[in-house]
Amino acid sequence: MKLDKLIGERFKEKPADSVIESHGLMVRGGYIKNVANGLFSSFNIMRRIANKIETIIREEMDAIDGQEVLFPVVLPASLWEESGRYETVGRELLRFVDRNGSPMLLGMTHEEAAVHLVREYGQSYTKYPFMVYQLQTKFRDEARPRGGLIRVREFTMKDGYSFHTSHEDLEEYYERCHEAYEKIFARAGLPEVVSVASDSGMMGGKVAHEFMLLTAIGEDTIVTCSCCDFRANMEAAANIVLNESIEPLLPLQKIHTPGTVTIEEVCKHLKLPVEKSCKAVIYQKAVTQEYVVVFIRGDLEVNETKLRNHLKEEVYPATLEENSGLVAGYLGPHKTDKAIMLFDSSLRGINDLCCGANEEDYHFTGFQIDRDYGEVEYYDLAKAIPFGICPECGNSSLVILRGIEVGNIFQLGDKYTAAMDMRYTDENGDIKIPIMGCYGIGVGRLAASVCEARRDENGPIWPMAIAPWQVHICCLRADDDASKTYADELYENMLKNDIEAIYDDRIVSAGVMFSDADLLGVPLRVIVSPRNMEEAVCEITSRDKSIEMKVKLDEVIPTIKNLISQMLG
RNA sequence: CGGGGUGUGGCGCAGUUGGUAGCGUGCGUGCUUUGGGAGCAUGAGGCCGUGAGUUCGAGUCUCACCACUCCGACCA
Repeated sequence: MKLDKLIGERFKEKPADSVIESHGLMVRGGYIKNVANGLFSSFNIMRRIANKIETIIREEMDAIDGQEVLFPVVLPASLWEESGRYETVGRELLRFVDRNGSPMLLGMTHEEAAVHLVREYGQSYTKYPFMVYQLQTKFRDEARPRGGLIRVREFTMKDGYSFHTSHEDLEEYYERCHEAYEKIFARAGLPEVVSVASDSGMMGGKVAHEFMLLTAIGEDTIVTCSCCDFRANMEAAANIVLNESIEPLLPLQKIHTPGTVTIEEVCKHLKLPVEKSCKAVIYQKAVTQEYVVVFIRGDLEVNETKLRNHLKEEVYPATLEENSGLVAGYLGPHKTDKAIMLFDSSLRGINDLCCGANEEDYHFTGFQIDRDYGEVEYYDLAKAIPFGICPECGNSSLVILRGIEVGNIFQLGDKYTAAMDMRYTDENGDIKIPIMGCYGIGVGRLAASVCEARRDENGPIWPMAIAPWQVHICCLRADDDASKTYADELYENMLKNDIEAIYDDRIVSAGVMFSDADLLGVPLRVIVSPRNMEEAVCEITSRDKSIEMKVKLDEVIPTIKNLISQMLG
């Protein structure tokens, strides 16, 4: 490919609406163009990257006995009625009618289609296990697309569905798939992607993992432990705690001996400067008689109407017994040793509850205490509490991180196969319901994640395995005959040697040429110029600047070949 | 779904008390340049988001709508 024939413009300035770097760089570099909210077209550069990622995914899925198939984007509503999801899934499922008035939908996930495809095939236990996967467009009418390709409404996804005759078999295969995913992310240049236990959400099933690229711009919150291997997303961590009633996870109880919470400590917990006085305003619910303690900056007032609306229950200022330890609206030292403060994340809209002037100054949160200061009832885990207690190792060592979810795997169980009447006959002649796993990777999101993690201020630094081209030939001074002649020849030779090269022979200044090359992020660069021609050399550099060498003209091709194979690992 | 913001050449922006639009960049052409986004000259390119209203007159004021966007909620 010659650069001056490459369709798509490169820009000096990033678009005004880009918030994260990968989005800005991919627009500036001519990778993608916004069409509408959450909808993008891809230029050739983007397609080349996506194609390479898809190839890696195919190879690893085939290696664990997957078979590529293809489901339709448009599905009849009747298929989703079989599983019950036509009714239960919200407006992110785009529903419409065809010319005959039949209700249809755009596939946002394909469990139903997968069961539909294989339920005749899978009538005998001898066929199991098996897995089908596809790489195809999904449409989800997201309420809020964001971050360029990180969260879009239409995207390409690899989704795979496995079918098994026992949970043991599913678990075994699930583990193989987990390993395949690790290989995929490592090959795509993100070996640091970690898997975390996750909640299965609308998918149903029990065990699930999300594969996360840890980054500050991530939209998912992950709970990890600095002492052991515990990793979970926020929802799963909450469930673990709720199910097991691990008392030490309550944040304030751990940080302090029960009954000794001070105003300073509350301020610290709420990340408020201590000098800004913090008060605890105490309400009591009319029906359940539970106390609700709202911590609020001292100079603000609680908006009681909003509090009522939020709790969906009448509240009134609490009348406290004298020895309750909650004195005069301030949370002072406790006198009852049974009292336990709870972070109540069910009050998550609480920033709306206060009234005052400066919106960003509102930091407070709610705690809920049961009436008797005895047995604890609470809504949720102590979310977003650094140094909370790890449910695995028990140390006060939880760390809260942000991440981008680049893939996920679920042990679905028989939710879909049972609902859709898929059956097989086992070796004893009994009729059984197969169980399923499902496995997804977002291709565009993965590409954007690599861009986010592998870049500098001038552009992306693509790993060799997914780079749009392997080598970028810059012919400085293409108006110089010797340089141009050699560069033309070099380009032809690369093509003959199956080296993927993009060739820039435009007559432009070096600055323009290098800036464009940086935006394309091709891992290896060969610089041909009059200055180099005098020495009978080319410069070979890597995009990440780890390689800078001068190579004799007749050694360029072998050197490049060698470097490519090294960089492919 | 709740709360903000913004809509003006391809991109980034300015536009004062209302008087039919300007800057940077990019694009075309010519000459000069050429190792990190060159210089001069010249040219093209705009229904100022849409629709009503106020006014002699609206990019500017009023109202409604639409689109995009940010924060939050939600999110196989």
